[in-house]
Amino acid sequence: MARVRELGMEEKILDSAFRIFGEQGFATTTIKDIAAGAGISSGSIYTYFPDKEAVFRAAVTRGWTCFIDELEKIDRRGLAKIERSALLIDRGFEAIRAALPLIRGMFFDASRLNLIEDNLGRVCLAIDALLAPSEGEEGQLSWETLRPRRLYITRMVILGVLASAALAPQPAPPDTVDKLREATSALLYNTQAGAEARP
Amino acid sequence: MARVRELGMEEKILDSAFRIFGEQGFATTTIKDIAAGAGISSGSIYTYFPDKEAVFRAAVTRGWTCFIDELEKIDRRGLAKIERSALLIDRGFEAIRAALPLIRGMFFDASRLNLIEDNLGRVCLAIDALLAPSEGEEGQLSWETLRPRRLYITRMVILGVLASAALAPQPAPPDTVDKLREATSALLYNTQAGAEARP
Amino acid sequence: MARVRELGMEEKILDSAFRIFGEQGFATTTIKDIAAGAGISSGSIYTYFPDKEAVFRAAVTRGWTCFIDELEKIDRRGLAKIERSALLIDRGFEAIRAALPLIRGMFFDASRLNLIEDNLGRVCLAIDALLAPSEGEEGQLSWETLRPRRLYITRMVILGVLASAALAPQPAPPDTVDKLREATSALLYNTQAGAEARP
Amino acid sequence: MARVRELGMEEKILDSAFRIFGEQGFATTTIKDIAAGAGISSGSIYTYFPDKEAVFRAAVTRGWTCFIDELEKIDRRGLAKIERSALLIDRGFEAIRAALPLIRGMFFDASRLNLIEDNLGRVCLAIDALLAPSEGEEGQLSWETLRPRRLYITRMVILGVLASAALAPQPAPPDTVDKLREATSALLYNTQAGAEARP
DNA sequence: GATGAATGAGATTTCATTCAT
DNA sequence: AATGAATGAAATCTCATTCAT
Repeated sequence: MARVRELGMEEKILDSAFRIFGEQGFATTTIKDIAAGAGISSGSIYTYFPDKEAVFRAAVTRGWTCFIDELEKIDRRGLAKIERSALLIDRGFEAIRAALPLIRGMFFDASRLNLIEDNLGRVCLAIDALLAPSEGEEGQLSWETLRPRRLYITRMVILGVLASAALAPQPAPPDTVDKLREATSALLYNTQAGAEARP
Repeated sequence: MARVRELGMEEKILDSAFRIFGEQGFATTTIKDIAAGAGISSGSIYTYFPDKEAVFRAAVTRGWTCFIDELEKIDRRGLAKIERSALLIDRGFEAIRAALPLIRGMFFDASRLNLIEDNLGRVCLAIDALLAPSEGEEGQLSWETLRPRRLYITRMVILGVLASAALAPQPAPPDTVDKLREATSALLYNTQAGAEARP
Repeated sequence: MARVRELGMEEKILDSAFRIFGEQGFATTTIKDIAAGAGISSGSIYTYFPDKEAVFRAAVTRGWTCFIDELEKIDRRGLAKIERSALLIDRGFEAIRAALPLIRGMFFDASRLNLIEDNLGRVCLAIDALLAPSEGEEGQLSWETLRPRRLYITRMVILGVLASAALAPQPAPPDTVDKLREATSALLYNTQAGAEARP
Repeated sequence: MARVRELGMEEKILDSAFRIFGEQGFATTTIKDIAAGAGISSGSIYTYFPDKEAVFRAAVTRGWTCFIDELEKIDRRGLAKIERSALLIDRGFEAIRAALPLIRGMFFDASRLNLIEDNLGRVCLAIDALLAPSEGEEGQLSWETLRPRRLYITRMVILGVLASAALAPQPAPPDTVDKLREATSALLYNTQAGAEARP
């Protein structure tokens, strides 16, 4: 077994920041909150980051990166089409589950700091790749009929999912992500049969 | 008689608040900013509102109310089905155009103050009514096939639209709303024909 | 019967000021409070007084003047010595009863504005005259033995009475002044007989 | 190790607060004044106290505590009666001398915050014990003839002394306390002999 | 004269950041 | 490198005073 990598201080700070920014937003979160969450003193934050905004940027970026990595990992599996899409949606929403805290505090503040567009673009591409029919498959997914605006629509759907997650009641009920997943499936498969066939 | 409490003053303040909260969010916006935007002194805000949060609540509420009013006005027209749905989408997105500034600053802060769920619910109902096929019409809209989860999906789509609007680059290009409208149409009509036939 | 003099506005303001400054002190009382108590608008205060401090000065001064007038009125009666002193103490404490509200808010604030020394001096003289034995009477009151420091002690006793009144629980129980009167009598007569003989 | 929380800082703040609240009262004193008086920045006050009222409470309480400690220390000496009482009065008024600044700012504000009754009660008991004749001594002090109302009268006399001190001209002449002491002696001993025999 | 909306200086309090230890 | 006390800029909110009506 590989020894679990001792989390460096930077990681600890980002874990704390990710959680607390997610709960409270940028302005409401204090450096002291983050330091306490990381088990260090507030002054020590400045050994690792130049200022509060840098902590926020790093936390948001790490959140997106984890999310995207997860999506890209999924992409590499070769499976039968219909199973694949079901699996992929499962995995995608697992990634969302982990990112939920960030989402709450991220939309507005992160957008003002231009921390969304790039990452969102990468996610769209990853998801588009996931959902596009692979070669030789005929398109039962309504998705493929949307090609010309596909990326734009993907973005809108992703944002709908993320915003729905962000606006879930606090604390989020355990089935929050499950319901989102089902609704998304239904929207995308868009047939009664398809809607019922989701796991 | 005393200096008359200017009738438009409350409106002026809310206009200013709507715009600046939309641009900067709750915490970043200062009372002085809002006062300056309304052309009055900071102390005067407190003639009309008891505190900063009350200004925010009023601005958010007014934004949602305008939006919902617009949707409900649309609902009253009797038109042929396909024209009606096109018209309704047009009008709905016009309302979004007006509400855009609010949307930027609203997600996180408004959600923490519980200013979203109720209004969002009303919007969902209004939109659901708009998009549901009227009696005697056969359902070409994929919408009706989604019935069991319809409201949940409506909510997700609306949030997708609003979040997309909120995260548009600042200042928003003039065709922002048009593109959103098209994408939404395509997602909802969800047929190749339909996707291409949108105005 | 003389028609009751219609209280002028100035009087109304001072009544209100007397009461509210007495309850809350100078800094905590607002011009709006006083105006509301007088049934007028805050701006109108400035028709009668140049600023808040002037209202306070006038209220304090009027309070002292009423008090001293009352004491001097008492002084004019010719009565047998022992009855006279009992009566005088009664009347003196009636005057205190009316002035109670002012006393609460007056010590510190009024002292900073030098509104006490002069008035207190006049009260001391009036009380000293009241309590001094009239000619031909031998001094049973211990008072007369104190002559060299009489005024200073008078001042101290008066301040003791006023401070005791000021620090009574709020709202003052109805027997507050009665108890003060008894205690004062006992202190001044200073004999067991005397202490028990008070009404 | 961090910059060490200076041990004397709380004391410095309370010294400053004691003096300035004493001079200016609660409302007129600003946190900045106190900070400047303590030689620190205004924000640092909040390292040691949660808010302005807490500083005031602490300053008032410390003032009373010093005063009462002084009185109780006195109590422990065993001396001949007449010397003892003279000594005790001397010491009592020394304690007052140190507490003078507080007294000025304390009456109204401290009374509103209920910071007087308890402490005053303790002082009354201490003084009552001091002045009551010890066993085997016959009561030459008029004091003992006042027994039924003794505590109430003690309270009134103490307040008379404190108020007289509080209303002394600012800055207080050096013999302020001496004169008070003499007057108090005269009032309490209340005999010509006694009145003249005071040191 | 009366009104009360408008003004803006000033108070308390917070907190990102610095820096002595 | 870590600490957390100290700093001081900035924000909200109050309220004495002015002045248009």
